Amino acid sequence: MSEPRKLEVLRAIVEDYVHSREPVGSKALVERHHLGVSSATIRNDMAALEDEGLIMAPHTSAGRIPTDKGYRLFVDQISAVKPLSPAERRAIQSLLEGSEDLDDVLDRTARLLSQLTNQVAVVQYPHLSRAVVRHIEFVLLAPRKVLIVLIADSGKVEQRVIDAGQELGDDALSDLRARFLAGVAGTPLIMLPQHLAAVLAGCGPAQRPAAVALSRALEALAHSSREDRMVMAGTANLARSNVDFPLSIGPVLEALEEQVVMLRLLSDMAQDPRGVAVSIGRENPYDGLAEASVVATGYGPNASAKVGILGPTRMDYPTTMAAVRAVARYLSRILGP
Amino acid sequence: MSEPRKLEVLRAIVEDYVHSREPVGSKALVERHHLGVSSATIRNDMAALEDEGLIMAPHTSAGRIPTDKGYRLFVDQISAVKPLSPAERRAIQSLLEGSEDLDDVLDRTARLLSQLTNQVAVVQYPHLSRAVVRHIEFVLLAPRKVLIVLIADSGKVEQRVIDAGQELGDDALSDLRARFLAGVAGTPLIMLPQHLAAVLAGCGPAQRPAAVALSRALEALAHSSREDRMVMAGTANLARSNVDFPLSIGPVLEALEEQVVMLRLLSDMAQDPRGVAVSIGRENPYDGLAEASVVATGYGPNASAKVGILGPTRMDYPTTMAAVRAVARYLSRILGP
DNA sequence: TTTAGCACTCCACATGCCTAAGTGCTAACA
DNA sequence: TGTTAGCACTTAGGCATGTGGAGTGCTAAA
Repeated sequence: MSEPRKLEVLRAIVEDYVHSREPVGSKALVERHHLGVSSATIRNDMAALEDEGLIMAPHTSAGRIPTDKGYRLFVDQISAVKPLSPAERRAIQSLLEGSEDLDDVLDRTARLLSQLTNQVAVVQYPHLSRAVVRHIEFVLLAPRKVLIVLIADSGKVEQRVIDAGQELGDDALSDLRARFLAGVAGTPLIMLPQHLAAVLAGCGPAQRPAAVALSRALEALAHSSREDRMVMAGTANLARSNVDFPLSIGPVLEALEEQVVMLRLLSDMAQDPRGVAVSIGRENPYDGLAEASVVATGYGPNASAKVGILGPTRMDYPTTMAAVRAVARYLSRILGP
Repeated sequence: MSEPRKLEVLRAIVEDYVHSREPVGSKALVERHHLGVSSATIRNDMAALEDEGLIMAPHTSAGRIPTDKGYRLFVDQISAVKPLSPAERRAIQSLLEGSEDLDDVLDRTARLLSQLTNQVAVVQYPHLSRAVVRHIEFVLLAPRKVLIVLIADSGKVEQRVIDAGQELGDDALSDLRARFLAGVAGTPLIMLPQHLAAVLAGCGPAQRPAAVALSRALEALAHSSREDRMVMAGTANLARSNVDFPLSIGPVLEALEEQVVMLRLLSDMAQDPRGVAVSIGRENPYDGLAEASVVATGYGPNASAKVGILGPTRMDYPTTMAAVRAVARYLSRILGP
């Protein structure tokens, strides 16, 4: 029994199953692929693959389907990333070109990726770490309520309303604004805490509570804020493939809505050497995604923010991986300097 | 055959069907509700109701289910809006109190409403019309690319990146900023166009192209921008009730993702005198929602922006309407002055 | 106008049967 | 030792058939 042929058989099973949605038997296999041996031989190979836990039979006399482990092996060793079709390249280019602000770019990206892959697309908001503070603005909404706006040169705008901790007049707030602005304009967001401390030190005790509150809020804005949000598109694709999620797509939708879960999942995925990370079925830490796979990769500076798709374990990995990778590249280019 | 009893029968059918998910027959009806007459009498009433198109039988020997028209009559004339339970009131109050910026408020609102009703919740971004310009900011991203930020005193922040139409230095942009700021600060957003025209008139020809571009962008920001976005939560509730959407929830998800469709739908819904609008089944202009109902109402100034839920036609209208109305009220209060 | 009774209809479910697909095993073969 | 052919065996799934129950419409009587 030859090892290379066994892998070839696994590959054929994965490809056929992805294509037909039905367990694939030994006879069909030798017909569709010219493997040069008889079905009996294939049966032996299949038995071996089953012993290794790479494929399984839903019931006694059905064909075989790949297990999570089988998909993993397929993704890691057998499959070659398919190049995108020219039409797809064009679609990527044209759809992302006309966009305006960041929200718009991410929104379009998600839609595009979901169309390209026929799966659910998710795009995390990019990280700010390298950006520089361009401007800050305080707006008095009520005697104690202040709207804080932080503008970074990356084109990113963050805002929050806070309780100032003390009554403030317009004048006092203007003064604070001037101080803060002078102290932090041009500062990289990572360095913000230090500069804020300096500003704080220079404040008189009368404004102390407000200054502290503002400082904290700014720090929070710069640090986390929007990085823990994401954009989503193509959930309807889940329903279309209700054959793929026999139980129910409910748990999957729940996972998608719990952005915390998804973001955690995305950042925990180890980066694959080929640039695209894949998490298959029960490899996912979340139970609701036991029959789903996630294909994701980083984009932007440090590839720190993630873009990816979620679909049934039975998906066309090579094509999907190619699409995710290509979209991430375009996205990096557009958001880049 | 008494007219009041017929309505009573319709009400009983709607309530039982909503509760049990199964066609309701004459015998079960007289058992569950003490109507004081026999099942045969009820059968006569039912036949009449069916003639009027208010109920229908899925097949010859099944019970009856309400038609869209039946639900409509139920909602308009029979049902009384149920008061919320104290626990629900508390949930609304506590969940919305801790929130910070607008995005956060809307996000929480959607989640809350979806939990309260077990349906999909949608919340449109509020309109700006009454708000006043608090501040504007121009940030030079590249020689011709300018990030524009518009801050309104409602706590709303809008942003966009535009092509300035000419090369600009930092100084030139600062100058423009000062001019614009002086010209429009404190202006209600509705009045913005007039004030912008005045600013434009005062600009020298050298900055003309950029000034025009900026003016246009500001106007656009103030006018439409985010009002055509919405927040959504609870899509997983669709899957849970997959019994309710026998065909597939695909079309429904599609409609939800096409925000344009949903927003159009929401704004087209006539305001009910009781303060909550309901659109039932095929009354919806969108085919994918033929088996869905939308319950929505306005909030904020003029009740111009909408908040509502989407669910199967077979839903508990009284309770749902109460929840939507209550949430809208709280929302108005929080966003109000 | 309401009621009781009855024949009728149709769905849902269970049963049994049959076929197609596919397997595992054994024995022969190169 | 690896490959092949053949065969008995297993199972899902389609199909026809039968049955019980729920619910209706109609008629005639109260």
